[in-house]
Amino acid sequence: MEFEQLMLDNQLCFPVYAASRLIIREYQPYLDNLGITYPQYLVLMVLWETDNIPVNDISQKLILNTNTVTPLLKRMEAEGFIKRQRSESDERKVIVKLTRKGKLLQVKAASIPESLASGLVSDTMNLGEMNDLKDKLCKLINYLLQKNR
Amino acid sequence: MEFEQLMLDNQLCFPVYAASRLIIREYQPYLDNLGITYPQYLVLMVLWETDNIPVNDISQKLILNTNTVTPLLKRMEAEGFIKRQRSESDERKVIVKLTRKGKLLQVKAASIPESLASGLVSDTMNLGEMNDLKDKLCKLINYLLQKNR
DNA sequence: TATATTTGCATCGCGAACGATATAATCTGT
DNA sequence: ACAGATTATATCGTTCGCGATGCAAATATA
Repeated sequence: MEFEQLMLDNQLCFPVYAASRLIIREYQPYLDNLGITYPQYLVLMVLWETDNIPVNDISQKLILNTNTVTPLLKRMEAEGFIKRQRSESDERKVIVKLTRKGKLLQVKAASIPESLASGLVSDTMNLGEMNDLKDKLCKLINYLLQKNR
Repeated sequence: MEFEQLMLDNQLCFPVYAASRLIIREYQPYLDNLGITYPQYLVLMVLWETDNIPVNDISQKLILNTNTVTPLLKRMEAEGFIKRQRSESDERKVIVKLTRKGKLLQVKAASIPESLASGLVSDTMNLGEMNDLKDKLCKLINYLLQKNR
């Protein structure tokens, strides 16, 4: 191999990219059950924590552009999980709020992280290692966010 | 908070998902320079390591379905980076091979990992931590692959 | 108070990513 | 030898993800 640095296994990005898709695949059956996608699940988690927030707050928390979030929210509104309405104090803002259907989903979703975690934690990867992994990723994310501000 | 487990920060998946997108964003300017996307860069890395392989080998190495890889390869063929041709020994297979243009790109790409690494490694995340992060992700990936086989 | 700039959201187009499905070539068991 | 299963790839439709761009409301500045 002439260019060792150009090998999948020698790079950080590919494992992150592959792991992301594989973990989301693990979510799939649970989310199918609720009739939502993974990005939609993320939006709901944000709203379950803080309801009645503008589009921008959601895109900031999920580190997604508004041109990704807007269509996502429209689909969720069409499915009846959320409502979108212009802010009266600032007509530029669109406030997103949970419907009853969206709120009720929280109860159904409550068991997902538990189920997932027990599926991920194994003999090769215990809870401590998992937390260390999470912490390192968060450090990396914060560094990249700050760097490109 | 009623359902602590349903918080973005308490889960592993979101950091992996967000980190994946953020790191790929870091690649963006370098890849734009070469006229390729990140998944296309992955395909090229596979081919630079082993040329003349069937579609399935590529999708296996990248952990992507063929219905993702086939259109990806078609776009790369249209751009002149690769060629696709039916195998003679097994007419089901389509063999993918680099063109001269695709091979030449390797030289141009050689400096990317170096540039990226120096951009990612920082005071908050040194090389050792980065390698540990990579190893844990690879363990997780292998576990998930094996589990769902 | 006009004008310029910024902010917040949306639209468009393209390239992934993947489930469902199709089709042809190959292999398997009888 | 041949019907049925398997393998390899491709097509279709939907949902992201994002760069480029547009537009109206709010804010800053002259």
